[in-house]
Amino acid sequence: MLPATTYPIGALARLTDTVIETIRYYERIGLLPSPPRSSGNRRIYLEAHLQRLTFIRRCRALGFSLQQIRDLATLADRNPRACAPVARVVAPHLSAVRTKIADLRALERELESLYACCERGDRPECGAIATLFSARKP
Amino acid sequence: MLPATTYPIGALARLTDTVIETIRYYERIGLLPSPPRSSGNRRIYLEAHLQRLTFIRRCRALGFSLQQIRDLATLADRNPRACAPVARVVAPHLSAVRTKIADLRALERELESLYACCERGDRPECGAIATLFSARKP
DNA sequence: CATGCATCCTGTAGCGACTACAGGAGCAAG
DNA sequence: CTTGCTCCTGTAGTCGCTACAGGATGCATG
Repeated sequence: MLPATTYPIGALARLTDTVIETIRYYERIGLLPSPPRSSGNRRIYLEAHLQRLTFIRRCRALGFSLQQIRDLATLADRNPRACAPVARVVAPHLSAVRTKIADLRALERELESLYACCERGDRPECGAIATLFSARKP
Repeated sequence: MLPATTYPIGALARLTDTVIETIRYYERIGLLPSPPRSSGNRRIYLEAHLQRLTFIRRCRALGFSLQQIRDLATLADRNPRACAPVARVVAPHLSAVRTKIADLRALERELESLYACCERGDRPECGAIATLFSARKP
């Protein structure tokens, strides 16, 4: 038997582009399994931990919440890896992202007009400030 | 002299579409000035408070942070209300919003392909899960 | 005038997802 | 043996609220 590849926490951090504190945080909340420890009480990560953390960070980069990642990880751990349950996590997230894009675009337009009103020269009163003070009930 | 219009906190909350706790929170952090109190220790808001809170909520709806709002409020309180300093707060925020839109669009595309890979039928292994496990260093 | 209920008060703790210390222990190289 | 890096635990801070608990006040009705 070859000895398995292991990583101290710093190496894992570099490999996954994560700060050490975040790795410990994931362990504390039970998202990343607790690794074995060395005689000096240091964490010894195995290949499986690297894979799991990669998965977590990839999902985070896609904007999934830690709870969604927990769900996805449970699905990923189960055999057979059916697609339908995965889709049930991904689909709502995708539509949430689309909603957020639409919201931000509306925001962008409002900020543009706010900004434009500032650029239109040196009036005594800033129009942007006036705009911000005007109430608008939806 | 006419007596000035006053509002208890609940009325202010309704008028500005804010929950009471949030109003007290804004006061606690010094964003909304502490109003005078009644004999029974209740907050008595004046027109100026209504205006300030409207301003705050409007800015929040535009995605400004409380610190940015603090800055904007300081500018708004100063005379003359010059446009340039306002623009100096608005412009970076606008570009931050644009960046976020671009990020989310990239995200949307990734999620679409993730989702598509789930819809392509019932393979034994979920392609989406496999995708999520694959590392990608930028 | 008493009752009941709505509104208000303070203070504290919780949320999500980290991040930033303090204060110490382990370990490898020179 | 000392220097300097990595690692350890534990706690508290971030942002912008939100949700209580446990009480006081105010107003309308009977």
